[in-house]
Amino acid sequence: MHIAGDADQLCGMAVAIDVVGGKWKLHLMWVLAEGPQRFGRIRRMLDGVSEKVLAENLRRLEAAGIVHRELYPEVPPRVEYSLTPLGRDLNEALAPLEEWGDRNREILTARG
Amino acid sequence: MHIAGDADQLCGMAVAIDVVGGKWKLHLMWVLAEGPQRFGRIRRMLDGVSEKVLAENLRRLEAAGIVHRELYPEVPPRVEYSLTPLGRDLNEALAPLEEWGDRNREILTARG
DNA sequence: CAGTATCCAACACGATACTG
DNA sequence: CAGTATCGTGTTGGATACTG
Repeated sequence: MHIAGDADQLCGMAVAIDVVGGKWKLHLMWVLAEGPQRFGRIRRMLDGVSEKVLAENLRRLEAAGIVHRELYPEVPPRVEYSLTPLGRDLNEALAPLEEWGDRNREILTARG
Repeated sequence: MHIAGDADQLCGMAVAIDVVGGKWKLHLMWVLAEGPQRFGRIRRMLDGVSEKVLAENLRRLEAAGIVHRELYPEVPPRVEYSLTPLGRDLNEALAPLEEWGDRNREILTARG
């Protein structure tokens, strides 16, 4: 998705949504809010995301400083993804929006 | 954009972002928060959006019940777009996210 | 003024196969 | 297990021209 354009001098919102936009990143935030998670588990929890797309989204959140990737050099390999302080901060800022969505879920999904 | 998938039974967030996702809808919310605006003025304020894309986004927000479209049958035609109560509600829920984006704008745009 | 119609480009997503 | 590579698809966005 493209969110940030040239019109965002005024609006920190565009910055935020550029970070968190797309079909999966918010689900990801939700899953990771529960604590560190491994790749395979995240994939199963999101039910429907392909490995490629999941990896892409994790990389972007990692690049933005939202997600931390911890590699444990074991056999078989283990990787854990977790929220950084910035990520937890973002999650808190997201709460009211989620509540709004919950409050209005029926009316909004009805109108598609 | 597709935001809402099959994984959103749990997450009102997906509902919200489905409504407000895409490159322009949040800028639109920002512009309309200042009060009723006409098509041409919105277009100039967003600087870079095409007429087609602006119209599409306004239609979607209108369909979602976020934006009200008032047509004044004059010559030349005049149309004013404004936020509905639901839209104003959404704007309030968006505020913390915008503050987060503002607070972290530098770090985020640097890594963008 | 406030759009619609058309055509094109970019990107995110999706499915599958393969690898350290 | 945790990815990467490749290819195909659909939606969104962009540019331009035209209309009530």
